[in-house]
Amino acid sequence: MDAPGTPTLDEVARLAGVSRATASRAVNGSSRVSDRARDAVEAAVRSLGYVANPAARTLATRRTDSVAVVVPEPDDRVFSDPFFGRTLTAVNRVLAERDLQLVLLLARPGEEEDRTLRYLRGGHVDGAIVVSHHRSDHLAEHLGGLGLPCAFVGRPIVGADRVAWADTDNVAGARLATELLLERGCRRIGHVAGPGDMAVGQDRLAGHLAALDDAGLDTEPVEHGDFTEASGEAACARLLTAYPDLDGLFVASDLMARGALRALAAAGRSVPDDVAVVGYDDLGADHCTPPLTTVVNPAGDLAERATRLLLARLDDPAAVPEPVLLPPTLVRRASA
Amino acid sequence: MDAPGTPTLDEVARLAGVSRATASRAVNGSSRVSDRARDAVEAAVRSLGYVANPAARTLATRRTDSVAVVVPEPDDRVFSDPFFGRTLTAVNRVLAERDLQLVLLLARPGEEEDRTLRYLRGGHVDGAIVVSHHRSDHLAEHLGGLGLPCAFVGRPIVGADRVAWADTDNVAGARLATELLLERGCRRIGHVAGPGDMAVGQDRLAGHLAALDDAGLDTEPVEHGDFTEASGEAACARLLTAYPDLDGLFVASDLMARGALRALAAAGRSVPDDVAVVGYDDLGADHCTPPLTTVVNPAGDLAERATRLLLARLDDPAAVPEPVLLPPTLVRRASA
DNA sequence: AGACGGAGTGGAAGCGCTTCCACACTTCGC
DNA sequence: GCGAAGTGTGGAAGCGCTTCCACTCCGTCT
Repeated sequence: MDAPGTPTLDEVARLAGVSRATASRAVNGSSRVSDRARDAVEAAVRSLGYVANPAARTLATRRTDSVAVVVPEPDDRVFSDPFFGRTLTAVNRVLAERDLQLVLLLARPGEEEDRTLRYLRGGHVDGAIVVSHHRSDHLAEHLGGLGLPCAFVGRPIVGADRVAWADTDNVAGARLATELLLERGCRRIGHVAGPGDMAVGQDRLAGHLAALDDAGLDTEPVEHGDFTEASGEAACARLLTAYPDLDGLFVASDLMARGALRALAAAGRSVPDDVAVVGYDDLGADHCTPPLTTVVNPAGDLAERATRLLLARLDDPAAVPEPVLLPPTLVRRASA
Repeated sequence: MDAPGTPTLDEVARLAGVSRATASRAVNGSSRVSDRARDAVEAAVRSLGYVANPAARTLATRRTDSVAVVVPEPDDRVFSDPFFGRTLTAVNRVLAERDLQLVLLLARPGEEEDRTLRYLRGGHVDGAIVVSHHRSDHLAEHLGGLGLPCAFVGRPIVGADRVAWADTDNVAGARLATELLLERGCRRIGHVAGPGDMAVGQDRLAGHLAALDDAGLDTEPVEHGDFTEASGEAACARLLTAYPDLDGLFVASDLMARGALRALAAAGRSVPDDVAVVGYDDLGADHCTPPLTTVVNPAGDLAERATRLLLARLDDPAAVPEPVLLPPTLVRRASA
């Protein structure tokens, strides 16, 4: 809703003594404008406090200059997750470079999903970034069919070959973690895995199993958690009961690892001497006791890369999306 | 950006055998349309998959059907704060009732602030909700001058008399907390206060002091923290040193209270027998040891109320904004 | 000197929608 | 039976912007 007396381009043009066409060109920094005209227009803009009407501009250009960030499952857990905040700030930062606006779409699956899809179809935004923090619903498929440029933060669990995405190589990262435990001489290595319906959960488990397989060790000791501290504690306790000779533990997230450390302490095992522990994410890992050796999961980087993928598609819609897969980094601290 | 073959209202009208005017009325649910025409239009809409072009609609109606949520200080801390997530989901829920879209504006003070103000001035949104989680910058003043309907979640520290806002009565809440300690028989009551430049910090301190004043007790024992756990621990430790006879403690947030509990444990004081403790927020208070008696700070409610205030202003821009001040609730647990 | 190309400009046609207004057609009260 | 009121409808005028196109000046090249 404009304020009552919002100045239009017409008034700017009149004040500057040029036509509306020239005023428009000057405002948009087109080259085909004389210095004299440009200066006059700029002065008029300043004196009138002119701001272009975005709706009119969008109608004429078919660009909205805004990008949606779609969060499929906006429960409280998503928001309290530090990943989310870092993702949002990173996306926002990159979009700001191009003066693009971030529109947040909280899409609770079900009734809300329709609304979201309608919004995306409706031409409100030029593109979408999907934070597929959890399982990616059917969003990847739907968006693909929509013809709307989009990019995923984190590899979508289905349709990954048809949309752009950025992720860290979770398989390689998990492999790194487990191989560190092997190097230390661990021979009975357990894994507290994430949910099986999330790409990160699957990949980290796969990397872990591959490393054990290569070493010819038993791949049995695996328990699943749901990325909460409590679930990590419980899963670790189950592992200790089933495999009392456990001497190494790879946990699929630092938060769960924190729970696992508590379970180990409760069981009287010392870390890393009795059981060496490696986490994942590098999220508060240095505040654990003992400080956690872990694999870095750079949320901000990922979000930035995904956003740049989207920008590239906006620049050239025909370009084939090339996924970004960042190599993992291991941070050694005291726990392994 | 529309997909290439996006159907327009013209095509719908043609297919339905009516004029564009009638089609528009039918689509917008106007009353002055015959059943026959309405059915025909609806059928055409369905068969064409018509979605109204929002830019054209905005241009014609001067409504954008979207509302900005302005977050003045989007550092990681804000996002990891559970308040933020609850606020956002509550706002989104209420907006969804009216089919309004949420546009998130992350406004790092400084360079970004201009951009934000320009955006708000530019007619991109019908109104704004400001999450004045921290000190409220100059936003209240600027927005007031802009003529853009807005509402604040949490009383703005300046300009509170000129904009709509919703908050809990932090003064009364703090009073409730301290009076509980008085009832228990505490006679040397300390306070770990929040930052002095935030309304919540000021108000909770004021309520506390008023209660002590009424009881004729010493109001001296006050230390400030910054709402982090560590600052609460340090502030409590300082209080214990300065006032070894402390027997009651009101802490301005549960997170700081958690730190205070740790300081008390370290000092060998038992809670609540040696020192009774009351927190504020009811945020993870039941997971402390001992479970924390605290004052509820209903973030979701607040956000909902603020959003409804904004909706009311959108309906009737002339209406005088009446602030909402929710009464506080005390939750008794084991710590006091 | 005349033809040519490029730079700068303005006129005007849209972009897709809403809504005012005028009109035709019913229905009602007297 | 006739004017008044009410109901649906279509024509057309915008909303404020961008951009194609045509046009006028220039300086430059044969």
